[in-house]
Amino acid sequence: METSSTLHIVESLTRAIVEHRLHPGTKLAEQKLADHFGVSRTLVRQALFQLSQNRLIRLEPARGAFVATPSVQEAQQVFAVRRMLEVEMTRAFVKTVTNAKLKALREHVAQEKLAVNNEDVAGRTELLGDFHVRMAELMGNQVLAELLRELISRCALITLMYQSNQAAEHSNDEHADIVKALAARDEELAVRLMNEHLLHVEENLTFDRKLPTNDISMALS
Amino acid sequence: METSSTLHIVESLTRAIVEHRLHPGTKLAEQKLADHFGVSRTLVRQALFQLSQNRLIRLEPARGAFVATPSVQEAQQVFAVRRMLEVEMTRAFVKTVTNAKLKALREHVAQEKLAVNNEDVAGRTELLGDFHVRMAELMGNQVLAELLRELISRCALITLMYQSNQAAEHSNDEHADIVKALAARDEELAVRLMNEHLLHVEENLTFDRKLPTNDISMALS
DNA sequence: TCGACCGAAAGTGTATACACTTTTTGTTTT
DNA sequence: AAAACAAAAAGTGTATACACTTTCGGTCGA
Repeated sequence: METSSTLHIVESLTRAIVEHRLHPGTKLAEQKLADHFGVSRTLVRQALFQLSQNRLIRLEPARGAFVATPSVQEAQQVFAVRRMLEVEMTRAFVKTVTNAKLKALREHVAQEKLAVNNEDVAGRTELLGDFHVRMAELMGNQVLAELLRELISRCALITLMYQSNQAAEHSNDEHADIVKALAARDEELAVRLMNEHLLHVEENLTFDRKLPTNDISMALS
Repeated sequence: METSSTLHIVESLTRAIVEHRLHPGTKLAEQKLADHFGVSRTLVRQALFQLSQNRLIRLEPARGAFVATPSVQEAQQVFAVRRMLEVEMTRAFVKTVTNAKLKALREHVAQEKLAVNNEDVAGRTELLGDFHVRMAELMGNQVLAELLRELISRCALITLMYQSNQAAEHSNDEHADIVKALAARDEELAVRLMNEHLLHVEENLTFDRKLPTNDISMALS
């Protein structure tokens, strides 16, 4: 099961949604997607179902699939969960920190900086999110990493792409500060910085409602 | 999409797996399930896909679906995540506690006690898990509640059903103690109790490997 | 002019058909 | 008797067919 075709569709649509080439509310008709990807509706439906589990689209019975339009409340709840997880993750990270782990994080932050400076919006969105996933992976907790990835992609739908250049730079700086606190083995500082960082990102939520795009092929090409 | 048929199949299989009527490793052949539920393979495949997202089954390409056999390591990672989430959840709960919320929790604990005393194994498993979901719901964070439900059902596959009568009673007592600490608005005590409670549950993990069941109809009836 | 109704078009939901892969089983060979 | 092979059986992966629902456009009636 789960051949590479559906995976390709899922990834392609995920990128399009997260990067806001497909706006919230846009109808995703099965046959149109099937034509675009050159497969049958069967595989499209599998992909749509998977995306609905990731909360990136909403499936309405007998009406079809629509790009999700998360409510402000939901976004805040997602961020509340992230703070719970990541504050404790940071605490645990300090306790098991090694030079190799710090090196990996520093390299990641450097990559972020590059993307931010180049105003590579899609790239920086992904990298800024991946910082948090990377921390979980370095702790060796794959379950946590997957969970965070899911939550972050859910956030991205609302926030990260609307992030201004300035806000992105700010996030990058905060990541660097967190790494410094981790390097100093200063648990309380690291925890505080992580918590504040997530609050800052949340503050920058923009709830502009763009109009749905009706030309799917255009958005995906 | 997502008619009630697939939902029924998912729930039926979930119960069978969590209650260990279907043992880890058991092959779930699509046509056999389709015959049993009186539907086509299409709906069975949808259900199996959903179950694989919940980590209750494993899908192997061209080989089919098997009841999941989570590793010890994965179980420990799931519990680590639960501790992160629930410690912080407890902290936040104390800060927004009301008499109505306490009443709801006390009533839940009373229900647990009933199931434990009656040695209603399936019922107590569900109720003992739901205590944690209930807390999240009472805090008004639906995202957190859903996430916890998912993590707990993943744990149930490994641990809760193997729980001895004694361990179940112990869990129930600990829930009662946590509620008392919440009622006293004693944040540190509540947090400590929750953390210890989850560690106790984790300690009781039993990793017996039962033999796969080959008669699906028997297990589901 | 506006709203209700009707029919066609488009779209979703489920079943089935068929190609291809894996598994099983029976036979042959050493 | 055990290993290797071959053909058949069983099972999965994808496409397609068809029934049913929703949507849309136009017409009729008030």
